[in-house]
Amino acid sequence: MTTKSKTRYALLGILSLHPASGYDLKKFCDEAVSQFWNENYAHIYSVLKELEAEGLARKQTEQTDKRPPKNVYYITPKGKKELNNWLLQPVRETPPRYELLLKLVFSTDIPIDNLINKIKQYKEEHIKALDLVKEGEKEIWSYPKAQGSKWARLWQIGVNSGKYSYKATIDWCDETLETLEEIKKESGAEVP
Amino acid sequence: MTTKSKTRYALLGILSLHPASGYDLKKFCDEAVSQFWNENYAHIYSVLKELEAEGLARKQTEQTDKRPPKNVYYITPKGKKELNNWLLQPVRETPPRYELLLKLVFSTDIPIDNLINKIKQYKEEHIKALDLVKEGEKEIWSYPKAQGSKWARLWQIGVNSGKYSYKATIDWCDETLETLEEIKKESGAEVP
DNA sequence: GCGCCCATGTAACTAGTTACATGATTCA
DNA sequence: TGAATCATGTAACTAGTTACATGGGCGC
Repeated sequence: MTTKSKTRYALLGILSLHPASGYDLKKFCDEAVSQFWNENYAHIYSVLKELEAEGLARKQTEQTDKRPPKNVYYITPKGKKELNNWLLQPVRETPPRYELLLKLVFSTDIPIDNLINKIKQYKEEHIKALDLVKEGEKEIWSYPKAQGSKWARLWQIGVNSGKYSYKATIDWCDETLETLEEIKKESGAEVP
Repeated sequence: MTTKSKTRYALLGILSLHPASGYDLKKFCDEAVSQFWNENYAHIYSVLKELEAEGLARKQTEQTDKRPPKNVYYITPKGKKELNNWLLQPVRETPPRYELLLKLVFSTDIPIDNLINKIKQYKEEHIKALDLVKEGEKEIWSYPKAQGSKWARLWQIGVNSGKYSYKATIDWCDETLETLEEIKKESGAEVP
């Protein structure tokens, strides 16, 4: 199977939940799945054109009064089939790249305070992210049809992955900060 | 500051530890930092040319008997400066993309067994990865100069990040498998 | 009046991937 | 004898990013 852009499937996936414009899709990525996915406008708009050209989605321009017209995309049966086919395939995860870690291991000559600040910031970001997923969690279950539904449970699973991984990251930050403070103290002792 | 390819800095970072050929650099990525970084040959070889052209590294062809000649690259003072400058800058993490999670949340119509298998495989992969970082941990401290050194502690911090995050992932997998088994049982009960 | 949100797109770029091509040596 | 490792590279591609361009409406 030739690997096609993952963006295709991400967009098809969202469209399988509800019709959406390019703007809506971006918003969905930023709000609902930002924890594990992201897209940018330029790419969304260009892939939407492809989807339409291939008959996987169809465009419908909706006039709203007072607001600029929206190009709303609907998934087609063909698109739904393409999506399901992809969902059934084994996951091919792209290897991660953590710039923070890369920087850390090469930072023997960098002042410790610089590293401490980086970790502190990283920790703050992850605390915020953890708060956000907890907010999202509440939202899922506020839907009337959520109780006992398969989709709500699958979303809960997604939320949980954020909770586990953010928690782990925050713990690692705490441990790392202790280590760095230790190094700092020792090096300070050498140059009194 | 215009953002240049992160590959540049990854390679400069490795070269700051020791001179290396393209092949060596690839190996280092696969073995020492695969937990949080990756590179492929094509990109390495093309970026090495850039580094040389910009005077950040210099090439030295070494003839070895019985083995093909190696193009070994040495970091220059200019390269070292460029690297340190990057290390001092704030981290700009590229947002993550987890295909597994993306698939899960759209998988309402996918047979539960398919999802269970995906999670099981993911768990296995992370158990292996965890074992590997534990191996790597031993290696760090087997170096004679490791004890008390700053670099060994920084590498230990890197290793720890893997330990924390892989552990969290494995726990999440266990919880998720329970949830999925539950869903399976219930759906099975509906269609006796 | 200012800034944010809604809304869509293009142009230019570059970073990174896949596939191809080659060939010697070592180890099982 | 066949697979793995050592070793370097090119060609073709595509996925994804950044910057630019525009403009009305809404709330403070």
